[in-house]
Amino acid sequence: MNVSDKTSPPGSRDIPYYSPQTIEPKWQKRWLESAQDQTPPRSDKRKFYLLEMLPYPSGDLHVGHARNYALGDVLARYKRMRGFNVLHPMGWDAFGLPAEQAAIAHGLHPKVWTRRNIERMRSQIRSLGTSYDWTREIDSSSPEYYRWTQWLFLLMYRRGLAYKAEATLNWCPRDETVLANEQAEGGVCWRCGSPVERRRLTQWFFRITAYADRLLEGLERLDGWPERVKVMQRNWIGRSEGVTIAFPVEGTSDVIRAFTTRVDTIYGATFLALAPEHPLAGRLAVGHPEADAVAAFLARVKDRNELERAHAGVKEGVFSGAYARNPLSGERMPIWIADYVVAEYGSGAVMGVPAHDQRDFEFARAHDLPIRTVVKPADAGSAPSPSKLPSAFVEDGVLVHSGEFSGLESAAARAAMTEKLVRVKAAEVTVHYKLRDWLISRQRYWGAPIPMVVCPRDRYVPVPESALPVLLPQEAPFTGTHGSPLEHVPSFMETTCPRCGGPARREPETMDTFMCSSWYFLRYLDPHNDTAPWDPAEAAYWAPVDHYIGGIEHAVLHLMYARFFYKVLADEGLVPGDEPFTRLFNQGMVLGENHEKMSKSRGNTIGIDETVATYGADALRMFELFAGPPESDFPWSTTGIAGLTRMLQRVWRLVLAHADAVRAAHDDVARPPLSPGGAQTAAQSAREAEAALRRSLHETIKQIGDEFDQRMHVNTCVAALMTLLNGLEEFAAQDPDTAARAELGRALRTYLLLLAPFAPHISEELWERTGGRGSIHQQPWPAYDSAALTRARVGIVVQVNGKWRGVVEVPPGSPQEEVLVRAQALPTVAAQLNGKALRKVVFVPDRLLNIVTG
RNA sequence: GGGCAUGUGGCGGAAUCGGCAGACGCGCCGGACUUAGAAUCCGGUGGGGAAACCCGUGGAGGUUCGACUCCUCUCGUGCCCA
Repeated sequence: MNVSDKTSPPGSRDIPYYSPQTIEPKWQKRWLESAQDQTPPRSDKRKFYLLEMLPYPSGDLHVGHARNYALGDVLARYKRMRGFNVLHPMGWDAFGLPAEQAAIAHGLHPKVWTRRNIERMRSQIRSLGTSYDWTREIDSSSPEYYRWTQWLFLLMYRRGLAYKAEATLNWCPRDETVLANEQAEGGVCWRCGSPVERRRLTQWFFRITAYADRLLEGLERLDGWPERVKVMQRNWIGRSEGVTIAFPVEGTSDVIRAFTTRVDTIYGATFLALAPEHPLAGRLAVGHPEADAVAAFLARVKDRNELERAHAGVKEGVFSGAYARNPLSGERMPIWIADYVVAEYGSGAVMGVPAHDQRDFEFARAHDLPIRTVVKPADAGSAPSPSKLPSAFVEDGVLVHSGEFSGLESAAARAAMTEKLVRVKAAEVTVHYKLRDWLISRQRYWGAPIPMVVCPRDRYVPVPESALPVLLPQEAPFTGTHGSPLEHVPSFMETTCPRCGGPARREPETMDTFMCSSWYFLRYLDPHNDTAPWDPAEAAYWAPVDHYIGGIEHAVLHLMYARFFYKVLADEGLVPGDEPFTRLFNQGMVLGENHEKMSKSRGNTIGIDETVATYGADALRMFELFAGPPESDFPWSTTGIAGLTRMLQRVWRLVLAHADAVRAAHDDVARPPLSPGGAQTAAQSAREAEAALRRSLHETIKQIGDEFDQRMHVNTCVAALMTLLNGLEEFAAQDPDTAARAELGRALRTYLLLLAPFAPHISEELWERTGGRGSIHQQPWPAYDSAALTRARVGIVVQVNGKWRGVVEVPPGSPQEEVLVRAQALPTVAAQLNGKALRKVVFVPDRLLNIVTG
């Protein structure tokens, strides 16, 4: 066949041009009308609950978001074809600050801004050809939804897990609200990056710390989660076992309690350090000459935020003038006030052991406090001289200079010292967590109101469930200042006490939007239920989420809150099991073409609309799935996506050029479609090319299925589809006879099925054009025939001394002797052997033969 | 400082169990078609060498008949924790 024949194959003049712009909207409309993406009712069939993290309706989507949805959709479509009942819903995390900021900046009501963004994003997500069940769409800012968020607050309250208390909190000056600890990690606001300030306020908390051990223990069973997410959660929960030691303050009845995990170093404690916020910090110095210096120091560090403290070059501090007594050694220890001690962690006091704690070491060096080594490395002859220490020795070792405990190993010493301290009532064993209770109130308008009433007589009274939802008033002053906007809306604030009926005021604060997203995956199970958040029978079938896709940024935040909620709900008997997400998949980012992060502020975003308009949604999906493994980042490539449009054009032309053959295959489908004679036929077929085609087809079926079921490296699936396409084109170009044309038709038909989850529009269009019955997306996934995978001959790699020297083609299962004879006959091998004695032959059947010479 | 990732052609990546390194795509080079271009199609494309061959998966060692893959050390990058 000559070249001009290839560029215009038989009938090519009649082949319409591949136009994604035409076929994609057409199918999106039809799929929506046919309701084929709607969730099947509960049944005996296996279920698959697939979810992508609830998106915030921020406006325009870029190709980075599209990757997330493409990844979810390809899996949803595959699982449907595999016969699962698939639940694949979508909704909106619609409460939140940006809506309110837009209101402040543009005078647009948050509801209007949010609704507009949702409309826009929904249409963009649909333009990708995603198969969501839109009948289950949720909007967390709708009263129908937040009614149940409030209901869950009341559930927490009823179970003693919601309480109001005064604490020193993180305050973001830019967002004008308090933040939970997780949301102010490293001393900066998670949303806007501003350094947070410390404020003493009375606010609502969830007692997540009561679940700390269960949150920790549950991680052990989450085999389907990435290890690093589990590590991050473990670190965040920060469980440590140790002792809280009581240090009596000399000449007073005061006692300072300090937590330590290293009680074995107590003989090396040369000072005690208090956080500036410690209740005794200001009082100890009273009456001492140091009083003025202490007062000045406290005034100076008062407004320092955590970030400034953490990055301070010198650890500042001041001597209080007071002394405490070491309960074990009896030694006198000066009490310092130091800004490296954090009030919120532990008890706001530490025993300073400079030789064995790096921060204590730096503090001691800066303030000329004594450094005393009490632990030496197990293999060292003597303890290193303190003056020569370059840094603290923080490892375990053998105790020295520790009275009766000298000579003990650290671990044994901890046990012995703890035992003694507890016996003399100078300490107690404590488990300490870094995790704090979850601060859930926010001083903002656009959120779900906290369903509590403040009654002058009855204090805090929950709003009865029957009175839910507590509606967010339409209007409030969106100034972004002066505290909670709701406080200035009298019609909202003024109410009556549900308990005593007297006049009362509502809580003016709204709930952290992380609450909305802590349970939304359960609302999808029963989104229109107006008597309960969901029917537990629905949960019994659909929960937990089988496959959860989202970015790594919620490793601690959302994923820990949702786990906490789920455990509470499990205790309440509303959900099965006690972990909400069986498998977690963190997809990577799409970077800009120059490997930089894609963001609006950098102006390097690639929009979905333009990309779909130019290349088509199918090409966009396939490119994003092809460009790299789903968990890795990859840079956007304009020429790269063009390559995928090109590939789909080739599919289009090839299938339509052989439409008759495909049509015949559709009609033929009732019969076993492939390899009628099984292994014998495939292996012995004189028609090598057909056997080879069939083999590569079935290898591809197997490979794609294996990837979906195991590793999810769908990038290699797309590559396999390309390779198979190359083979199909080559086969088709060989001027096929009748039998070969039938084989080609069947292969192309199967090819469309394999392509369907990846490129749903073009595969559906070609399915229809070739007379396929029904929607391609409702066809069963092709099964591979292991007989078709067998080869008539296998190529065995021949090595000499481990180096590649050639390949011999032999029937599968050929014994070593035969292969060796054939191998030695290869000129390249013979040249290497050249009379040398064979020392050893390594033979891996059907794979490799390695001849080792002496 | 500790922990976990990660490092492969010009680029994105593949090699899933220790067995032909670079599949597949992009880019590039050459060719066909074209007045020309775009599009499309065909061929080539890790480096060195005329070839036989040699070298090659951040670097240095090691284990092994055989190492991108396992081990030790080391360098770079990213994330987490201090």
